[in-house]
Amino acid sequence: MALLDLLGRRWCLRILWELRDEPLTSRELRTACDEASPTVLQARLTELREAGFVELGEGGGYGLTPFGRELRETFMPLHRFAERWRSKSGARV
Amino acid sequence: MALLDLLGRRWCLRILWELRDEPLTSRELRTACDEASPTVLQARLTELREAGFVELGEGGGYGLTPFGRELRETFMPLHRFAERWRSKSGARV
DNA sequence: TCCGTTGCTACAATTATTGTAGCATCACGC
DNA sequence: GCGTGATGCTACAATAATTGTAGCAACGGA
Repeated sequence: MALLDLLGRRWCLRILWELRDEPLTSRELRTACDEASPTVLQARLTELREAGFVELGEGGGYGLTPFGRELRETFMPLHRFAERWRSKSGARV
Repeated sequence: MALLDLLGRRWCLRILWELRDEPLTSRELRTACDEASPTVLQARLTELREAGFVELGEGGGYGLTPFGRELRETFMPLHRFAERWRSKSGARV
């Protein structure tokens, strides 16, 4: 599962998640990601672009490729699970 | 999505993935995870146990909790996606 | 031209991860 | 009881990743 290796990098899942609805500029993405340092974000974005999940639109701003949208679909159940996890397991933070 | 923060730590997804079928001992898990250092694995296992996804069975060996199995179910589509990703996008490594 | 934005990078400080070695504990065979 | 091999887990230094801050060049209005 090389995919797990890519996704298991810091901010990687989060980036895909934040781009779920609409493209974001690098600055917006940074804001959405708790002000994570641009160094990592840029690194992750490059990796995600090379993987074909994210692209930089002509008008600027990062968005999901069709392939990235497929991946996002895979994650939606995770979202619903996260909700239950938070309430059920008295999750901290 | 605090869940993404937890899952987005190195080896975290991989660990959950490797435990998908049956419980593994810490040594087996290490082997399954490309000989990752026991330091990280132990750290991740502790986090995953605190989160309620993984537990240490009485007879030894780490396994998924019922809650962890739910999470695993969420991941199965990811597996199928990974297959297509590898072939489609000429993914490296 | 000046201002604000874009994507992106440099660099030092801090964390996390790696790799190797080893601990205490328990079960088994002898 | 005594070794043997397994278990979960930890120490520690070396290395790699991440953070935080500052700033770059390029483009688009006003």
